[in-house]
Amino acid sequence: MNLKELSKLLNLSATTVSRALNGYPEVNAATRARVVEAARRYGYAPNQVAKRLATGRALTIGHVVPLSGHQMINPFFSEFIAGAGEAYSAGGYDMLVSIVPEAEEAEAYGAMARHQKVDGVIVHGPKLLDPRIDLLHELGVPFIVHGRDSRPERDYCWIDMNNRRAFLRATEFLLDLGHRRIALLNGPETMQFAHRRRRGYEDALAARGLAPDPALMRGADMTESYGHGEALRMMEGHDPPTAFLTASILVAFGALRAVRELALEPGRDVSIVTHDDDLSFLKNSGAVPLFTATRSSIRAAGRRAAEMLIDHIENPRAEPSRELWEADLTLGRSTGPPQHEARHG
Amino acid sequence: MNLKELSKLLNLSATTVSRALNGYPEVNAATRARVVEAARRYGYAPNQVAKRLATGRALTIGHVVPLSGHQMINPFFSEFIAGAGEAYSAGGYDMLVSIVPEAEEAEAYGAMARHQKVDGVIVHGPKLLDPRIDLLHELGVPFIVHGRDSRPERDYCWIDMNNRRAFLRATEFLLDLGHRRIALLNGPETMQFAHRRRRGYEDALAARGLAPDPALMRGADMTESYGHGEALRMMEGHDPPTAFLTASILVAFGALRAVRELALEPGRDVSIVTHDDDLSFLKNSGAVPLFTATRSSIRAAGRRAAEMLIDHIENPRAEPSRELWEADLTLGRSTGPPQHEARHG
DNA sequence: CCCGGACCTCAAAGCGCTTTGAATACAGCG
DNA sequence: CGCTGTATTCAAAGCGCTTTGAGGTCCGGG
Repeated sequence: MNLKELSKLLNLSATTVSRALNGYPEVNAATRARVVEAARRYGYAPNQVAKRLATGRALTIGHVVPLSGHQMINPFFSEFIAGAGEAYSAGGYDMLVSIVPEAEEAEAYGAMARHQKVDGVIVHGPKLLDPRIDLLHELGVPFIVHGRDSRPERDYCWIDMNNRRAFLRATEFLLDLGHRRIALLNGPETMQFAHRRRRGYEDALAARGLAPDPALMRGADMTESYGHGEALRMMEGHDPPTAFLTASILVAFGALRAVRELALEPGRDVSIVTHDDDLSFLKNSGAVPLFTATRSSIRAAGRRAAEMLIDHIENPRAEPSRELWEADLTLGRSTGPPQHEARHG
Repeated sequence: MNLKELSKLLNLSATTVSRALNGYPEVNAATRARVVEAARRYGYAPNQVAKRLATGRALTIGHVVPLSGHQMINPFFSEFIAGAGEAYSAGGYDMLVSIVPEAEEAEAYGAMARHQKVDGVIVHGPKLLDPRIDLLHELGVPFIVHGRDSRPERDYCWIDMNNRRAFLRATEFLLDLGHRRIALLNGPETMQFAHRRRRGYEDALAARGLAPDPALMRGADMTESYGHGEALRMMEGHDPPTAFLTASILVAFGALRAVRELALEPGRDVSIVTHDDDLSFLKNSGAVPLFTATRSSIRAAGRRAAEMLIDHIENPRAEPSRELWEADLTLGRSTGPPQHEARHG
């Protein structure tokens, strides 16, 4: 059933039927009711492809998901799009996802834009100097960045968490408890967010006159086994840390496992603070949460990012909007004063 | 730059340019070279929407992702689509993702099909008697089910793991070690896969004349905290289990945490066997893996499912194909004979 | 009784591509 | 030299929708 057939059936022109269905004011209320009813009865639904061609709008937003070198798919991605999906449904948009090897990422954005498959794209995980931002400017596709790159204020939309501040506060929290040997299990430091987190960590140390110890700093894909392996290695090493600051709850779980394997008590023998993206399948749970954590919901960020992008698409001449979210610090059961302090104090 | 402009520039008809670009044989080699070169130089890329309208093919495959009641997004989904994404790229298809509340899932498939946005869809997570299968048959959309429903052999494509067999073998493995109190931390038992797993578990017990103990059986969303909470509860209860069989590595990590918190040694005091979907961000890692596990890669299944679906779309009259994969059982460090057996033996 | 305006409805053009059916040019053949 | 066949190109129709610009009907006011 297409528009022509339906209008023939109703003895109306395609124009009127189209208008009736799309809520234009210039159609008689009685006519509209007839049309709507007939559409329902015959199960008519407009062909979206034709609609898109006619209106020039794709009503689709693109996401490019890179597979990292080790073929790992970012586990935060599904959480982000869960949030974005809600905003898309509300705004009548579809979500197009392209999964590509990391090296072809930029090209994938280009293809989406050139082929006019999408009205806008979301840029995930910006690097330190991210070429995609220039590329998209050049292509003239509306976009929003989840995160931002390191260049001075740029003329594009972004939404980001205050990564530096979150890690500054987390580090200060541990310092205030008396910790001095604080290990950082960071994300991949080619990523802007990890870079900022490290700055926060280093700034907090510097403010107390402490120099960061390279032996206690790592950056890598945020997996459980990374957290476990590095924590174990550091604790078994010379002059072990008394506390860990980790970049994701996955890493924190790994570190926690290492602590337990050494028959140590988290929060007493070793402290762990983590950033928590509030993943739906890996909650920082408990009446008192398991981990002391800085928390910011990736899903909420996804929802907001989608809203901002839709807004930007529909009002292209407005100023690009930006949002910087603060993480909150919640106390859990994984932190306490360091052992030697407790003994001596 | 569109087709008309490009052809004007070249002093050719749109027909010829289109054919040259699409590799039709009836165009002069020299002409084709000219066209291709010009397209490259002027950055011409055909408008996909127009192409789709003209050819009637969407070159797109749809995925509907339900948000469960507790708003949890299935963490396996991103892994599945990572695999599927590879096959789509290879076959020139796009992936359309629709994220909807569980209750609207069926309708979301309907909308995709009716609006002709997709050439086919993938059905995730079939329930015991899944209405989507009838619905899609009715709508006439090609589809493949990841899993299958419980009705007798049906005329549709599916790819599934032998869930019953995997859990049968895992249970037998624990029985062979001497365990008699084996807890099952299953997935949600409204799902077909969880139902089959439970059957495998019960069949293995029955074969040894053991009756399943309802106190040792649970089914729920497969999260870490579920594994932790249930394991803790059961071990602190009366007549605790000596072994756990869990439905996902997430649940296994939770159970492991509970074991450790009780200052017990996994593999000695308590055994854990899990099914492992081989998630890229939660590896069952180590020279000897952490967990004894039945393993089957969800990502590989995603890749294969996409291939099968594309095949089915391009050869609609062929028999619907089906594949049943066996999981392999790998030994890890989480299993051993039960304590009392070790003492007495 | 005529006219302007309000209200509805319509035919046709256009979105950018593919594809059909026809036209043109040229070579080879008898 | 006329005819057939092959190689190449083209104009036009069509995919299913939206939107423009125009037409038709009916009412009340002058």
